[in-house]
Amino acid sequence: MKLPATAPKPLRRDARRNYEALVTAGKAVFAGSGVDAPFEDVAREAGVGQGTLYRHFPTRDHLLVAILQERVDFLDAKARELLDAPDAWEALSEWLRLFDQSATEYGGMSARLGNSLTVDGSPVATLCGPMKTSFANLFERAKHETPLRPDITPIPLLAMISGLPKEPQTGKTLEPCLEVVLSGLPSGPDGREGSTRT
Amino acid sequence: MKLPATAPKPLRRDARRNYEALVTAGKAVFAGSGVDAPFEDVAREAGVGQGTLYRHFPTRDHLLVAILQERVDFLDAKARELLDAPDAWEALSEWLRLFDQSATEYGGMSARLGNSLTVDGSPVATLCGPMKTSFANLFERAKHETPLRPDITPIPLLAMISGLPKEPQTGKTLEPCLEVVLSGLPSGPDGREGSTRT
DNA sequence: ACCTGAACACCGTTCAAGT
DNA sequence: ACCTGAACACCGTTCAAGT
Repeated sequence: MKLPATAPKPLRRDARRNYEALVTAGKAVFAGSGVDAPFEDVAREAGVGQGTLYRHFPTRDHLLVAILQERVDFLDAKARELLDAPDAWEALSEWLRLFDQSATEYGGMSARLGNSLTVDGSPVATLCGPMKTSFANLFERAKHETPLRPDITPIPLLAMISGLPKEPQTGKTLEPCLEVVLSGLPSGPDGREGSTRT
Repeated sequence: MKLPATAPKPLRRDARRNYEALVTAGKAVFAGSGVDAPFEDVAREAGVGQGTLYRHFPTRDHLLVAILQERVDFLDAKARELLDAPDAWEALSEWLRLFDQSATEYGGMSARLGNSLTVDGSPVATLCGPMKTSFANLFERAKHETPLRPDITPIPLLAMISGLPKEPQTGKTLEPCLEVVLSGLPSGPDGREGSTRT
């Protein structure tokens, strides 16, 4: 079930070499200049023509899928694994922390991932489909054990975490913000359940 | 202290007319197509040449300042006013709700505003300076009355709210997400203060 | 002084010619 | 089949010529 991160279709030897060079170059360029770096830079870094880049990855999103593949697969597996963890709430927050850390290697990736989670149809959205389902299960189990705010649902929660502010230097999420979200999830057993409207 | 939303410098009659047409056009275009709409559209909508647009607003950020001016002034005044409100926590959450609603008329404005809050030097950052100070006061007062998580600070909190996910249709923030943040702010008096690390 | 719109530059995307 | 790189298109920015 866990495929290596290579091209999906059988490819001529040189084409496969280019495909892999492009994914590697994409990781390098996006890590260095963020996910909005000039697409041409990726081709140059990989040492191929622009046409070759577009042949393999018709849109930026397609390249991002190849780059995120492994990590998303990992998160999906982890979510299913944590369904058996003794403490459902702990399992949920552990997974959310992993999720948060997953997109922070590339500047701007997190925000982009957040969008893809809420909109359907894009290649990244398709990639994340199984992971979203697995996470929803983990979320529901936690909700059953620890009462969570009734109005919050799994996907907006992930989008919310994706949009948390980052340290300019490291690109990592500001820890306290993530903590605020986590501690805001349970419906307050002490009566403080998020001030009323008006 | 409250100036009308006109050009900062004395201007020739036609120049002033153009300035105001550009701000109006900017609001219309950004409301319709989001704050990343082609800059040229703004000039066309205002019925002026591109050079005129760039003369008045050397960067997109400068135009956004003119557009946000009134609203930011309002938020600043409101923050100072709420310092006298009887319930400091209520005052804080009321202001945060207003803040959240302020950038949702223009697609993408909220995210952009969030960035400007954390980075210094940009025109929008300068615009927001006084408001940030006024809000910090409101925040500190609330913290004194209701113990808040000790690690969360005013500016990241604003950045966090700016980055909350939006309904694709209306552009408004998903209510439940804002509620999660608000209810996550107080440091849990019941011992649940956001799970520990590791 | 200020305005206009053509010119320039940059980058995303396509495609004719090559292997 | 796949690759290359020049060509095209789009849009942000500048600037020479006009009022």
